[in-house]
Amino acid sequence: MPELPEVETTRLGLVPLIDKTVASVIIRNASLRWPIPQNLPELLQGKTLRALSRRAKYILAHFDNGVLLLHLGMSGRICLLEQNEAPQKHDHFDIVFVNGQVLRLRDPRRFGAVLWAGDNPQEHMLLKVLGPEPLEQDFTADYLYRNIRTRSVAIKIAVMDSHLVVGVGNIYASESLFRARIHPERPAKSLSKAECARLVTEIKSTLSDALAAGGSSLRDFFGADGNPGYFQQQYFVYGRANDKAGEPCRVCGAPIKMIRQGQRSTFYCGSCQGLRRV
DNA sequence: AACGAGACCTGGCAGC
DNA sequence: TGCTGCCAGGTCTCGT
Repeated sequence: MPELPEVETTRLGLVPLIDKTVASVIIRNASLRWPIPQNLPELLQGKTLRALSRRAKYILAHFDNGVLLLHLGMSGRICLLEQNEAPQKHDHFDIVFVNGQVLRLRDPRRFGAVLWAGDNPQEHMLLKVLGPEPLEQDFTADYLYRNIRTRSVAIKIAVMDSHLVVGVGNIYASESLFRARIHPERPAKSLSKAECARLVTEIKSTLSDALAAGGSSLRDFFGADGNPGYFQQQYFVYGRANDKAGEPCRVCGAPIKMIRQGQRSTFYCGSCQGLRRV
Protein backbone atom coordinates (compact mmCIF):
# COMPACT_ATOMS: atom_id res chain seq x y z
CA MET A 1 0.00 0.00 0.00
CA PRO A 2 1.94 2.90 1.23
CA GLU A 3 3.94 4.80 -1.27
CA LEU A 4 4.05 8.54 -0.87
CA PRO A 5 0.57 9.19 -2.33
CA GLU A 6 -0.99 6.71 0.09
CA VAL A 7 0.75 8.28 3.03
CA GLU A 8 -0.39 11.74 1.99
CA THR A 9 -3.92 10.46 1.39
CA THR A 10 -3.86 8.91 4.84
CA ARG A 11 -2.69 12.18 6.36
CA LEU A 12 -5.49 14.11 4.68
CA GLY A 13 -8.01 11.57 5.91
CA LEU A 14 -6.97 12.26 9.49
CA VAL A 15 -7.52 16.02 9.27
CA PRO A 16 -10.95 15.78 10.96
CA LEU A 17 -9.10 14.82 14.15
CA ILE A 18 -7.36 18.19 14.38
CA ASP A 19 -8.41 20.12 17.53
CA LYS A 20 -9.72 16.90 19.07
CA THR A 21 -8.49 15.83 22.49
CA VAL A 22 -7.17 12.39 23.40
CA ALA A 23 -9.19 10.32 25.83
CA SER A 24 -6.99 7.24 25.84
CA VAL A 25 -4.33 5.33 23.98
CA ILE A 26 -4.49 1.57 23.51
CA ILE A 27 -1.40 -0.47 22.67
CA ARG A 28 -2.41 -4.03 21.82
CA ASN A 29 0.87 -5.11 20.31
CA ALA A 30 3.88 -2.87 20.84
CA SER A 31 6.29 -4.91 18.72
CA LEU A 32 6.35 -3.01 15.47
CA ARG A 33 9.63 -2.21 13.73
CA TRP A 34 10.60 -0.48 16.95
CA PRO A 35 8.61 -0.96 20.15
CA ILE A 36 5.77 1.50 20.64
CA PRO A 37 6.77 3.58 23.69
CA GLN A 38 4.96 2.24 26.74
CA ASN A 39 4.49 5.73 28.16
CA LEU A 40 2.48 6.98 25.18
CA PRO A 41 -0.84 6.73 27.06
CA GLU A 42 0.42 9.08 29.78
CA LEU A 43 2.06 11.37 27.23
CA LEU A 44 -1.04 11.81 25.09
CA GLN A 45 -4.00 11.56 27.45
CA GLY A 46 -5.72 14.93 27.70
CA LYS A 47 -3.57 16.43 24.93
CA THR A 48 -5.03 17.95 21.78
CA LEU A 49 -4.01 17.24 18.21
CA ARG A 50 -3.00 20.59 16.72
CA ALA A 51 -1.73 19.74 13.23
CA LEU A 52 -0.78 16.95 10.84
CA SER A 53 2.21 17.11 8.54
CA ARG A 54 4.33 14.72 6.52
CA ARG A 55 8.03 14.18 6.03
CA ALA A 56 8.99 11.45 3.54
CA LYS A 57 6.65 8.58 4.40
CA TYR A 58 6.27 9.60 8.03
CA ILE A 59 3.06 11.24 9.25
CA LEU A 60 3.77 13.77 11.98
CA ALA A 61 0.93 14.25 14.45
CA HIS A 62 1.57 17.48 16.36
CA PHE A 63 0.12 17.42 19.88
CA ASP A 64 0.31 20.10 22.59
CA ASN A 65 3.42 18.53 24.05
CA GLY A 66 5.25 17.09 21.06
CA VAL A 67 5.09 15.12 17.85
CA LEU A 68 4.03 11.53 17.29
CA LEU A 69 5.62 9.83 14.25
CA LEU A 70 3.57 7.29 12.34
CA HIS A 71 5.01 5.09 9.60
CA LEU A 72 3.00 2.51 7.66
CA GLY A 73 5.87 0.23 6.63
CA MET A 74 4.87 -2.20 3.88
CA SER A 75 1.41 -3.20 4.99
CA GLY A 76 0.19 -0.55 7.41
CA ARG A 77 -3.06 1.31 7.21
CA ILE A 78 -4.55 3.94 9.46
CA CYS A 79 -8.31 4.13 9.71
CA LEU A 80 -10.37 6.91 11.20
CA LEU A 81 -13.36 5.32 12.92
CA GLU A 82 -16.31 7.47 13.87
CA GLN A 83 -16.91 5.28 16.89
CA ASN A 84 -15.17 2.39 18.54
CA GLU A 85 -15.41 -0.98 16.84
CA ALA A 86 -14.15 -4.40 17.87
CA PRO A 87 -10.47 -4.61 16.90
CA GLN A 88 -9.37 -7.18 14.36
CA LYS A 89 -6.34 -9.40 14.34
CA HIS A 90 -3.70 -6.87 13.27
CA ASP A 91 -5.13 -3.75 14.90
CA HIS A 92 -2.13 -2.92 17.09
CA PHE A 93 -2.69 0.65 18.17
CA ASP A 94 -5.57 3.06 18.84
CA ILE A 95 -5.86 6.68 19.84
CA VAL A 96 -9.35 7.25 21.21
CA PHE A 97 -10.56 10.84 21.22
CA VAL A 98 -13.03 12.30 23.70
CA ASN A 99 -15.66 12.76 20.98
CA GLY A 100 -15.58 9.01 20.30
CA GLN A 101 -13.52 9.04 17.12
CA VAL A 102 -10.69 6.53 16.93
CA LEU A 103 -7.40 6.56 15.02
CA ARG A 104 -6.54 2.90 14.47
CA LEU A 105 -3.34 1.40 13.06
CA ARG A 106 -3.62 -1.95 11.32
CA ASP A 107 -0.36 -3.50 10.14
CA PRO A 108 -0.16 -7.26 9.42
CA ARG A 109 3.57 -7.35 8.73
CA ARG A 110 4.47 -4.95 11.54
CA PHE A 111 7.13 -3.07 9.58
CA GLY A 112 5.43 0.16 10.55
CA ALA A 113 6.30 2.41 13.47
CA VAL A 114 4.72 4.57 16.15
CA LEU A 115 7.34 6.74 17.83
CA TRP A 116 7.49 9.80 20.06
CA ALA A 117 9.69 12.56 18.62
CA GLY A 118 9.19 15.22 21.31
CA ASP A 119 9.09 18.87 20.37
CA ASN A 120 12.02 18.86 17.95
CA PRO A 121 11.10 16.20 15.40
CA GLN A 122 13.49 17.45 12.71
CA GLU A 123 16.32 16.36 14.99
CA HIS A 124 14.93 12.86 15.42
CA MET A 125 17.35 10.12 14.36
CA LEU A 126 15.08 8.91 11.60
CA LEU A 127 14.19 12.30 10.15
CA LYS A 128 17.42 14.25 10.26
CA VAL A 129 19.21 11.98 7.79
CA LEU A 130 16.55 12.26 5.08
CA GLY A 131 17.16 13.81 1.69
CA PRO A 132 14.94 16.48 0.13
CA GLU A 133 11.25 16.06 -0.60
CA PRO A 134 10.82 15.19 -4.29
CA LEU A 135 8.11 17.81 -4.85
CA GLU A 136 9.99 20.64 -3.13
CA GLN A 137 12.12 23.18 -4.93
CA ASP A 138 15.43 21.95 -3.53
CA PHE A 139 15.13 18.68 -5.45
CA THR A 140 16.62 19.86 -8.73
CA ALA A 141 18.53 18.42 -11.67
CA ASP A 142 21.66 20.07 -10.36
CA TYR A 143 21.18 18.55 -6.90
CA LEU A 144 20.66 15.08 -8.36
CA TYR A 145 23.60 15.37 -10.72
CA ARG A 146 25.97 16.51 -7.96
CA ASN A 147 24.88 13.80 -5.57
CA ILE A 148 25.08 10.78 -7.86
CA ARG A 149 28.37 11.62 -9.55
CA THR A 150 30.32 9.31 -7.20
CA ARG A 151 27.76 6.55 -7.14
CA SER A 152 28.16 3.48 -9.29
CA VAL A 153 24.98 1.75 -8.14
CA ALA A 154 22.12 1.41 -10.58
CA ILE A 155 20.08 4.60 -10.90
CA LYS A 156 16.94 2.76 -9.82
CA ILE A 157 18.60 1.77 -6.53
CA ALA A 158 19.91 5.31 -6.09
CA VAL A 159 16.56 7.10 -6.47
CA MET A 160 15.04 4.76 -3.88
CA ASP A 161 17.70 5.77 -1.33
CA SER A 162 16.02 8.10 1.17
CA HIS A 163 19.33 9.83 1.89
CA LEU A 164 19.35 11.04 -1.71
CA VAL A 165 15.66 11.85 -2.13
CA VAL A 166 12.68 10.65 -0.10
CA GLY A 167 9.38 9.23 -1.14
CA VAL A 168 10.32 7.36 -4.32
CA GLY A 169 9.21 3.79 -3.67
CA ASN A 170 9.48 0.69 -5.78
CA ILE A 171 6.49 1.47 -8.00
CA TYR A 172 7.35 5.07 -8.77
CA ALA A 173 11.05 4.40 -9.26
CA SER A 174 10.19 2.13 -12.20
CA GLU A 175 7.48 4.47 -13.49
CA SER A 176 9.63 7.61 -13.30
CA LEU A 177 12.55 5.95 -15.08
CA PHE A 178 10.25 4.78 -17.84
CA ARG A 179 8.82 8.26 -18.30
CA ALA A 180 12.35 9.69 -18.37
CA ARG A 181 13.46 7.02 -20.88
CA ILE A 182 16.34 5.90 -18.67
CA HIS A 183 17.31 2.26 -18.22
CA PRO A 184 17.06 1.22 -14.55
CA GLU A 185 20.44 -0.56 -14.59
CA ARG A 186 22.40 2.47 -15.75
CA PRO A 187 25.11 3.33 -13.21
CA ALA A 188 23.88 6.45 -11.42
CA LYS A 189 27.06 8.33 -12.18
CA SER A 190 26.68 7.69 -15.92
CA LEU A 191 23.65 10.01 -16.19
CA SER A 192 24.21 13.27 -18.01
CA LYS A 193 22.92 16.51 -16.59
CA ALA A 194 20.17 16.51 -19.21
CA GLU A 195 19.13 13.02 -18.13
CA CYS A 196 19.11 14.12 -14.49
CA ALA A 197 16.83 16.97 -15.52
CA ARG A 198 14.46 14.57 -17.26
CA LEU A 199 14.47 12.22 -14.29
CA VAL A 200 13.77 14.96 -11.76
CA THR A 201 10.94 16.26 -13.93
CA GLU A 202 9.41 12.80 -14.27
CA ILE A 203 9.74 11.92 -10.58
CA LYS A 204 7.87 15.11 -9.76
CA SER A 205 5.16 14.58 -12.37
CA THR A 206 4.72 10.87 -11.59
CA LEU A 207 4.28 11.56 -7.90
CA SER A 208 2.02 14.54 -8.55
CA ASP A 209 -0.21 12.45 -10.80
CA ALA A 210 -0.34 9.69 -8.21
CA LEU A 211 -1.13 12.16 -5.45
CA ALA A 212 -4.02 13.49 -7.48
CA ALA A 213 -5.28 9.94 -8.05
CA GLY A 214 -4.82 9.07 -4.38
CA GLY A 215 -6.70 12.18 -3.41
CA SER A 216 -9.54 11.30 -5.70
CA SER A 217 -10.00 8.00 -3.92
CA LEU A 218 -10.02 9.62 -0.48
CA ARG A 219 -13.73 9.04 -0.03
CA ASP A 220 -13.25 5.29 -0.39
CA PHE A 221 -10.00 5.08 1.43
CA PHE A 222 -11.45 4.94 4.91
CA GLY A 223 -14.46 2.90 3.96
CA ALA A 224 -15.22 -0.46 5.47
CA ASP A 225 -12.92 -2.18 3.00
CA GLY A 226 -10.28 0.53 3.10
CA ASN A 227 -9.94 0.53 -0.65
CA PRO A 228 -6.48 1.56 -1.79
CA GLY A 229 -6.14 4.43 -4.24
CA TYR A 230 -4.39 2.47 -6.94
CA PHE A 231 -7.37 0.70 -8.43
CA GLN A 232 -7.91 3.37 -11.01
CA GLN A 233 -4.27 3.84 -11.93
CA GLN A 234 -2.69 2.70 -15.14
CA TYR A 235 0.98 1.95 -14.75
CA PHE A 236 3.28 2.14 -17.76
CA VAL A 237 5.53 -0.67 -16.56
CA TYR A 238 5.03 -1.64 -12.90
CA GLY A 239 3.58 -5.12 -12.50
CA ARG A 240 3.21 -5.62 -16.26
CA ALA A 241 5.62 -8.56 -16.61
CA ASN A 242 6.83 -11.69 -14.90
CA ASP A 243 9.88 -13.94 -15.31
CA LYS A 244 8.65 -15.35 -18.59
CA ALA A 245 6.72 -12.73 -20.50
CA GLY A 246 5.67 -9.13 -20.49
CA GLU A 247 2.64 -7.16 -21.58
CA PRO A 248 3.20 -4.77 -24.49
CA CYS A 249 4.69 -1.37 -23.76
CA ARG A 250 1.96 1.29 -23.92
CA VAL A 251 4.27 3.46 -26.03
CA CYS A 252 6.10 1.14 -28.43
CA GLY A 253 4.50 -2.29 -28.02
CA ALA A 254 7.68 -4.13 -27.05
CA PRO A 255 7.22 -6.57 -24.15
CA ILE A 256 7.85 -5.09 -20.70
CA LYS A 257 10.70 -6.79 -18.87
CA MET A 258 11.12 -7.67 -15.20
CA ILE A 259 14.46 -7.96 -13.42
CA ARG A 260 15.62 -8.09 -9.81
CA GLN A 261 17.60 -5.19 -8.37
CA GLY A 262 18.53 -5.10 -4.72
CA GLN A 263 16.09 -7.91 -3.97
CA ARG A 264 13.23 -5.88 -5.45
CA SER A 265 11.38 -6.21 -8.74
CA THR A 266 12.09 -3.66 -11.44
CA PHE A 267 10.03 -3.21 -14.59
CA TYR A 268 11.11 -1.45 -17.77
CA CYS A 269 10.80 -1.34 -21.54
CA GLY A 270 14.02 -2.47 -23.18
CA SER A 271 13.14 -0.53 -26.29
CA CYS A 272 12.05 2.83 -24.84
CA GLN A 273 14.71 2.71 -22.13
CA GLY A 274 17.70 1.60 -24.17
CA LEU A 275 21.07 1.12 -22.53
CA ARG A 276 23.08 4.14 -23.56
CA ARG A 277 26.13 5.86 -22.14
CA VAL A 278 26.93 2.97 -19.77
C1' DA B 1 32.04 6.45 1.63
C1' DA B 2 29.70 3.17 -0.85
C1' DC B 3 27.71 -1.17 -1.62
C1' DG B 4 25.21 -5.70 -1.09
C1' DA B 5 22.93 -8.69 1.75
C1' DG B 6 20.27 -9.63 5.70
C1' DA B 7 16.92 -8.53 8.83
C1' DC B 8 12.25 -7.54 10.50
C1' DC B 9 6.89 -10.07 9.77
C1' DT B 10 2.39 -12.04 7.83
C1' DG B 11 -0.67 -13.30 4.11
C1' DG B 12 -1.71 -14.69 -0.47
C1' DC B 13 -0.94 -17.32 -4.31
C1' DA B 14 1.19 -20.64 -7.76
C1' DG B 15 2.78 -25.07 -8.25
C1' DC B 16 3.23 -29.67 -6.94
C1' DT C 1 -6.98 -30.55 0.12
C1' DG C 2 -2.64 -29.53 1.87
C1' DC C 3 2.07 -28.47 1.86
C1' DT C 4 6.18 -25.63 0.18
C1' DG C 5 8.25 -21.82 -1.60
C1' DC C 6 8.14 -17.39 -3.29
C1' DC C 7 6.51 -12.77 -3.55
C1' DA C 8 4.72 -8.22 -1.71
C1' DG C 9 3.97 -1.01 -1.52
C1' DG C 10 9.91 0.00 3.35
C1' DT C 11 14.21 0.94 5.20
C1' DC C 12 17.63 0.25 8.99
C1' DT C 13 21.86 -2.33 10.23
C1' DC C 14 25.91 -4.74 9.51
C1' DG C 15 29.97 -6.70 7.20
C1' DT C 16 33.07 -5.90 3.44
